[in-house]
Formats: sequence, C-alpha cells, structure tokens
Amino acid sequence: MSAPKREHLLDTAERLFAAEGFKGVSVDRLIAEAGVAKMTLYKGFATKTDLIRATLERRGDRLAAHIEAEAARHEAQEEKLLSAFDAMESWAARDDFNGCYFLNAIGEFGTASAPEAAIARRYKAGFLAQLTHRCHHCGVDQPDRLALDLFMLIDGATAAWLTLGNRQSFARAKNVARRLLDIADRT
Amino acid sequence: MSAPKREHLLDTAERLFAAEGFKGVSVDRLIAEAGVAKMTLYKGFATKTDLIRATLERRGDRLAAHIEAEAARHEAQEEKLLSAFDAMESWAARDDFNGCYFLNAIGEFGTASAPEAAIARRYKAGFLAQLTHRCHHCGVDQPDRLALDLFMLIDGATAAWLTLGNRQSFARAKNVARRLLDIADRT
DNA sequence: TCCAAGGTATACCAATCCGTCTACCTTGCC
DNA sequence: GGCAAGGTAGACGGATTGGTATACCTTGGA
Repeated sequence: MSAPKREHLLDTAERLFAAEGFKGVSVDRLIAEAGVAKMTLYKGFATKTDLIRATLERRGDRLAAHIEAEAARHEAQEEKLLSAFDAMESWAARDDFNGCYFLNAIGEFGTASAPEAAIARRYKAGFLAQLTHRCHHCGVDQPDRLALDLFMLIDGATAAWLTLGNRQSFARAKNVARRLLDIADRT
Repeated sequence: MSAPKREHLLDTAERLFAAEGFKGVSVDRLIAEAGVAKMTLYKGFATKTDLIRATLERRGDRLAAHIEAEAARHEAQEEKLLSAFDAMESWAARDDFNGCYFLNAIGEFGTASAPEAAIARRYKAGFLAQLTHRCHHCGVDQPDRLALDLFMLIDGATAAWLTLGNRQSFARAKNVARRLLDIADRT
C-alpha cells in the first residue's frame, strides 16, 4: 500500500474509532468511509486488531510530538513544564475530540492484558516520565510526586472538558499546577 | 421479571460491560453468563440499549450512595468534602474495576448526543454539584472553582490508578485537595 | 507494445449479531 | 385436579461481522 493511502486510511480509522469506539466501527464501514478497497486494507494490516494497534501507536507518537512542539516554544523550564496544559487544551479543542484515546482503549479492552491496553498504558507511562523529567529540570526536590500531581490534573481536565463540557478546565488545572510548582521544595 | 432476577441480570451486565465494553458484550454472551433465558431479558428490557441505559442509571445511583455513605462517617464539613477521595479509592479497589463507567460510556457512544452519553454526563454533573454544595458548606468563597479542582483531581486519580497502576493516586490527590482547601479564601 | 504492480469491486464464507417465536416446564393458588 | 404466571430452552430470521478469493482496471516503465 502506498504511503499516502496508508496515512489516509489510518487517519480515517483513528477518527471513527475515537468517535464510535473500536468495536463500534466495522471494517466494511471503515473502508467505505476511507474510500479504500477491502483487499488493500488487508494487504497492509493482517487483522482489524493490527489496524487498531497501529492507530494507537500513531496517535501516541503524534500527541507526544504535539506536546513537545508546544514545550519548544518556551525557554524557561517552568514554562516548558506547564505548557503541557496548553498543548492538551489545543489538542482537545478539535471539534471531534472524544476524550483520551488511550483511556478509551483501556475501557474497551481493559481486561486480561489485552495488547491494545498495553500500548495505551505504555503511552501514559511515557508521558508521566516526560513530566517527571521536566520537573527534575525545574529543580524540584521530589519530581515524581509533582509530576504525578500534574499528570492527574491533566487527565482530570480532559474528563471535565468532556463530561461537563467545561472549556476552562485546562486553564483552571494549569492554575492549580502553577501553584503546586510555586510551593514545591526546590534545590 | 422478579426483582432478584432482574438485579442479578443487571449486576452481570454491569460487570461485563465494564470489563469488555458495551458493544463488546453480546446478548447471547450476557444471558449465558447470567443464567437467564433470552426471553426473560427481553421481557424486562425492550432492547440491549435499554439494558445499557439501566446499568448506567443504576451505577450512578449506587456510586452516589457509596460516596454519601463515606461522607456520613465524618462530622466536620472539611472531612465530608475530602472523604470523596476515600470513597473513590475504595470504589476503585474492586479487583474488576476498569475505570470510570461513565467516561467509558462516553468513549463508546460519545458522538451525536447518544442517550447513553447523556446519562453519563448527567451523573458527572450531579457529582460536581454535590462537591460544590460541600465546598459551600465549608465556607469557601468560590465553591465552584474549588469543586472543579477537586473534580479534576478525582478523575485524574482514577486515570492514574488505571493507566499507571498507581495505588497511591487517590491519597496523593487528596493531599493536593487538602492543600487547596487550606489556602482557599473563606468567609 | 506489453507486462508487472498496485488498486478496485464484488461475490463469498462461516460465524455472530439482535430480536422473535414456539413449546415446554415449574410453582403456587383456588 | 386444574389453571395461570413466570421462567427456560432452543430454533429461527435477516442482517452484519471479519476475512478470503477472484476478476478486472489502471498506470508506468522497458
């Protein structure tokens, strides 16, 4: 399968999976929406599960890059750290946003060490590690603790955005995060 | 359908839906697991969607009662407010816990104002209202703001529990919450 | 001109989906 | 005994599922 066609298929799959769940989108529906023949899909991906996994990996890479790009716009370590809230806000502002793709994957595949859930957990763990790393660069005494606090605030802001329709959630969460950073012990 | 049989069916449905997603559990599978005839199910619920809705309403009622029961164990308004973190921790500690049932429902049905998602959103809004009410009783100047902060911390702690496997997330989140309450302006 | 590569369209498969139907079985009550 | 209510078991229907197979079309080199 040619690269652009593959990308377009993955784009379509990711969009539909996010909107209606992984098990809620059939292969027939997917290829109709993407304008791709079924045989083309199955030449690029062995099974539907393979395609799902590919969208999870891909979304993880893109989201990490998005967060990194936002951080790169700032100089101070404190602002780099807190820019994760801005990155997530602009990420959630896409009109078809339907919550954390990885959390949704765990919700559907959560049990029995499903490989889809494992990919999701790996992304989340990587994100926490990145936050911890940035906390460390801020000279925080206990970077693990602060990073976890920020991690929770970000996922909480995502939930509030989605369930309450609150469009200030990330700004509020960032505000709390800044206070936590201010009062944290530093060396 | 007799009341105990209905309860048992709803218990089984809720357990399976939580573990494998709403669309991931077939009616055939469900009745086999519950030991109930298909006709019995369809006499109590018009469609599978009706059954899903019933589990959502029911879980909302039970979770609200669980949180209320934990609050009732304390006297001070501050402790009643913060006890929500303890309630959610014991709720999540069930070994088959697979994240927020309502958030998962929105993930699967999120688009196009699905009625399932509406029930989920209603529960979440009610929970926020309850937090706001308790913040008000604590004499906080801006109960809406603090309540949203605590709301986000709770959903964030749930996400950290699930995605990171962090069993201290609720304790950590409660710690942050207590600090926010301490430094909040009061009258 | 001809051929191979990449893609499409469609038919097809067995399995499973949700929901309906009929036939039977148990239980309690008169 | 007899009868109605509530439940079971299983067949059934038409639609849809993930995945395979076949025949055809297009395009870009050699």
